[in-house]
Amino acid sequence: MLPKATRRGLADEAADLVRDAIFAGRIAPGARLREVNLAEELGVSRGSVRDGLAQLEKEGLVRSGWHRSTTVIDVTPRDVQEVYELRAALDRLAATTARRAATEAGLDALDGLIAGMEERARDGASDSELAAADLAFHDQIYHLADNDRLTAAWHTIRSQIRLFHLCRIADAAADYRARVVEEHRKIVDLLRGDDEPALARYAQEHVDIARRVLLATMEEAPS
Amino acid sequence: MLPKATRRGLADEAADLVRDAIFAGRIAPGARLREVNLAEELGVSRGSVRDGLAQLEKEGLVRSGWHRSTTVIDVTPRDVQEVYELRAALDRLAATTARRAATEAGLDALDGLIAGMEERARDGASDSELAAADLAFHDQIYHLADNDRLTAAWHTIRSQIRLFHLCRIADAAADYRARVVEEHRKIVDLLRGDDEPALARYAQEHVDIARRVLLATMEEAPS
DNA sequence: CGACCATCGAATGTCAACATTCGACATTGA
DNA sequence: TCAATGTCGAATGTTGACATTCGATGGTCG
Repeated sequence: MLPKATRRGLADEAADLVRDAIFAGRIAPGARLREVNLAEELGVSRGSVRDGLAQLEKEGLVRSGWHRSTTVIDVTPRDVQEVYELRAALDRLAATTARRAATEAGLDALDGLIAGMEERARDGASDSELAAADLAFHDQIYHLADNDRLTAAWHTIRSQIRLFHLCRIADAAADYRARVVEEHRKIVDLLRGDDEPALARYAQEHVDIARRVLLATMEEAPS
Repeated sequence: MLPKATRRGLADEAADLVRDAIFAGRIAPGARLREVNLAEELGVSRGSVRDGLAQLEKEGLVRSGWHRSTTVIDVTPRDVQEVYELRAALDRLAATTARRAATEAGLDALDGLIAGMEERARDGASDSELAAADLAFHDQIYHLADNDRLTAAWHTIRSQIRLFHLCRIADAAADYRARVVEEHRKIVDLLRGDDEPALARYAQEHVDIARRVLLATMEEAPS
């Protein structure tokens, strides 16, 4: 499968740039994004910046109102609760649908992703890399489910989840590193099996575990 | 509670106008929406139309690509399958969350909505009115769940569901009219009860029934 | 006769200037 | 001193003109 090579506009480019800046920590949660500033900084027109910010709003990374600056979302316990509750429902549907529709090649791809994940966990890759591998694994499950609307819903919270990962504290990361491979391997096992209720249950539990760990770190160190 | 009196821009206005035109049947599924035409017809600039169409795309009512006209979505069996599968998962989460968080006043509001629904079903209101009452009922459940991300996900398929309703054939409408009150009343009963698994199951079943009826009418008369 | 390619028209992407609106600061009065 | 209000600056909403791209049409070559 070749990379998409899809023709994109400046708006998408601007959205990518701003998104990366947020994930790199160069733009903090809660910061205000002024269209004029970004337009000048990125070297594109305000219209393009505007469209790009609209895309980021679709991803839930920023919020905006009438004649009010768009701001990067805050990361509060409530936000985490909301996103992970929704994610549990989506992951459950994605997993059960993928189990019925998946081909052998598709499941093998999941094995490959887990292998890469294991390698990174052992070699001491950065937390960010590990989190990216985690997301890539779930991306593949959504891809196997082959439901455009479901994938779109996933994309409306995917970026927020990635942002949450940036707030993880060190000890939580160690805990995460110890479990991540095992948990994902269990998902693949269930995808290959016949017990759909068990798969549905575990897909939700996988998310619930992540939610609880994340909320615990936030209460310990409320930044 | 006063009406919001929220200040809106021309883009939102344009989005509302186009959305209504689609629901009124003045713009058919699959039709191409040219920015220049709409701008002239609505008396606003192309930029505003552009933003409005972006909003409709967020609702899944239209699709667009790079340098390609945005088009109203088609209603194929696959679209129905995708949307209703996702809706089942969302409704399940909304119902179970609402059961835990709902106040007595909130549940009473549901009773009121059902009463209005029953009245309309008896007095021979139009299918469109009945469908609107149906959506209003589920809107209230999402409101009770009090999860902004979940509500946002609901809004990305709500308009599509309304569009699907327009394709319903007469005999399916009769069937729908006979069951609609009973089914929704059962949901409220379960919301007031203690059996969460039963509520989760029935919230999904309620959607599955609608999906099957709709798909059956589409196979009989594939427009 | 079929397939490939250049050309053209129409529609979208981009831009910079103008109009409108919000939030904050200073001012005034009790 | 505090609260209400008028004023001002800065940022967003809106607009029309310009640049770019897609799809079709027609022609040419194998």
